[in-house]
Amino acid sequence: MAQIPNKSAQQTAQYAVPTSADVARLAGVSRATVSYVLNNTSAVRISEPTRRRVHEAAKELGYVPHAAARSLRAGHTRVVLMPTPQIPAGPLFSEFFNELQWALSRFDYTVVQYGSLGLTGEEAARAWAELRPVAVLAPGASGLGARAVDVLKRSGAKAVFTLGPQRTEGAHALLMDQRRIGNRAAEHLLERGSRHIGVVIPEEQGLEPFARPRAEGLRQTVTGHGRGATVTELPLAYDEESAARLAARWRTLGVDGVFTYNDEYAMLLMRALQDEGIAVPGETAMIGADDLVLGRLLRPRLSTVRIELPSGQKLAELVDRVVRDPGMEPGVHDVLGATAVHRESS
Amino acid sequence: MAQIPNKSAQQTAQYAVPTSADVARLAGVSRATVSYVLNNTSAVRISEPTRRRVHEAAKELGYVPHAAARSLRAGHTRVVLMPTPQIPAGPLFSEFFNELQWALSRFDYTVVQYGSLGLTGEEAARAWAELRPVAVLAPGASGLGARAVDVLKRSGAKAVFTLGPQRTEGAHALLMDQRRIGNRAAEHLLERGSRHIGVVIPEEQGLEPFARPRAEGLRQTVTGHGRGATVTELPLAYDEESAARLAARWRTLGVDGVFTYNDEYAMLLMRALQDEGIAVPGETAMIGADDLVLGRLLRPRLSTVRIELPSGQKLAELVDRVVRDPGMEPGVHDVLGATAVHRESS
DNA sequence: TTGAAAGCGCTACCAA
DNA sequence: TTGGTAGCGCTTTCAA
Repeated sequence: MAQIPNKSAQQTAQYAVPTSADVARLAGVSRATVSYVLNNTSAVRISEPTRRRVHEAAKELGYVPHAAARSLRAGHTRVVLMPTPQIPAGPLFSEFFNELQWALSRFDYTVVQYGSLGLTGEEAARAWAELRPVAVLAPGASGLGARAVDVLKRSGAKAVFTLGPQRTEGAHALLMDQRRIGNRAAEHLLERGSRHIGVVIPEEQGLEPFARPRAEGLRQTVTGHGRGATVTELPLAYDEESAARLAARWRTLGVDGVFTYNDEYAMLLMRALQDEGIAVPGETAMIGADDLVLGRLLRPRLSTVRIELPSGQKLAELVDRVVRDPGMEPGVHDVLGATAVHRESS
Repeated sequence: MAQIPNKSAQQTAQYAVPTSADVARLAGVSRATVSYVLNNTSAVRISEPTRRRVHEAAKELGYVPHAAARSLRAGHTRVVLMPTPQIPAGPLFSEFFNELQWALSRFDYTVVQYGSLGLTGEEAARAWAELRPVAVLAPGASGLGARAVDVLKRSGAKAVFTLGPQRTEGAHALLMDQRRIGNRAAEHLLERGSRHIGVVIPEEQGLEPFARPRAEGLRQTVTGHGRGATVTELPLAYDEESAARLAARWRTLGVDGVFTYNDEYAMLLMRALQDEGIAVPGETAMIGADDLVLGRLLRPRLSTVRIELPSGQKLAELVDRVVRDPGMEPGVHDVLGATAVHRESS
């Protein structure tokens, strides 16, 4: 069953994709009319019988318009490109993404998540630019530089946003300053009397872009506090053995308060400390981050830093505004809120 | 600063997107030559100086080819479309997705996740078909029917896969039979002596496509077992109050074993039972699913059903094979493995 | 070794 | 109310 690409020669019925010309032929009208009918063009009035014939023909053939052809003709797309972050995002982040995606689709944008695996900077930007997105929302870890932003703009992108820890020349920034989480954690521990503060550094590679700034924020605050407060970095892999090893040498560390990067690492460490007979918060106060349900289920209940991300609706509005007025000065929008929540572990 | 769309009139330098014609002009060659050079067309030999001039011109203009134009001309794309599941997928699933995405990109496919929010069945299929993907991997919950599959195929999709609980006429199926998880859980509980088995049904809407089949599988096995074994459905929302309410009436339920849908619900329920003074596994045996790290951190350590998904590599190979030979009979590939892991809670 | 030109599917302008 | 047709950006055949 050879496939004959030459369409005029022989319709290999099964796989010949119908075009608007086919619809026109079947309906006995011109391609223009087909376009008018199927797009409900208001500038042109088409008689009811004609409309019906066109619709029937389209349905019979299983006609679906060709997005590429359409956008080629239109000279622009409604695609908002969200390169998938390489980082395994937690539930908080995924929810934020979903909401944003939903909100954007309310504005009639087509949200496309594009896995540009391995590429970074300008190379990635070029790959994205091939799709001619009207807007790009790039996760912080994509390593977009000013030149990469330029590539995107020159390819017609009206709005380029970075969402992450720092801003990039020429792009709007949804600044998510993870250091703030460390700040809140440190303040909380200091207020409650800790002076020698440990900070868990996950050994999992992918988490570094989150972990480093959280730790850095903690250090900032502790250092700024003076009075001889200290910081100790505690590398920890997300498994029991690693946690047990850390717990075994815990008392030699002289740490009286610990920020565990997030609630899951907190649970891991709390269990290990308890198995070692170390009292939380008696000997060591503990605070996590993300305010997951599991924190409330621990005993003692886990203190945490709650993170607030902006509503997808607001962000979608912002994106839309920039798309409509690309001349806007790139703005910096500080969107990550963090609050310490006291429970029983600190 | 008005924008002048008329390109020939005046290059509004900042936003006029360069085309291959612009590159040709700047390099002093024809568009054909540009195409040859930039695509490294082996059938044609271009002199080194010309190549250089073309590359320089392209770089200077920041030229990026237009994917839509290219695929329009080519008559096909290398896009593999993965509609984003509405369901908040757990870490297991996201990892599986990422791996698959990566593997596909090794085959030179462009993986696009497309948020077709709210659409289902034929409607969704039409939206997807507009992108003319060469393959579609649709999550089970998209509600693809035979007609929707047909829409995709008629739009040129060479391979249509469903990944989910059931197969669809005309599509290849990556069958992920969640019932199997319930089967294993039930077998495990029965073997260890439970006769009155509870099954947690998460009240969270989005989880239903996973939760129902898991519960159903459990019921199958328990019913098949005979000997007066019973099943009790236990609706539970993912919060402490709901769990406390369930725990409060626990003893009236007469349940001596429970399958908690997954490890997170297990943790929630275990805590609530313990707060109520109900011994696990003494009074009630418990088994979760997903084999998350947190299960090992609970006391008693949580028994669980470990889920195995196939490697992204294998799946990518399969997709590629079908794309290259679209005539293949749609196959059913049973890809979800489940094994009970005994720890201390059962 | 290079260029001219056709044509992928679509929409919108202009004419009938 | 409808049709003819140019042209979006690209690749590829054919000719020079």
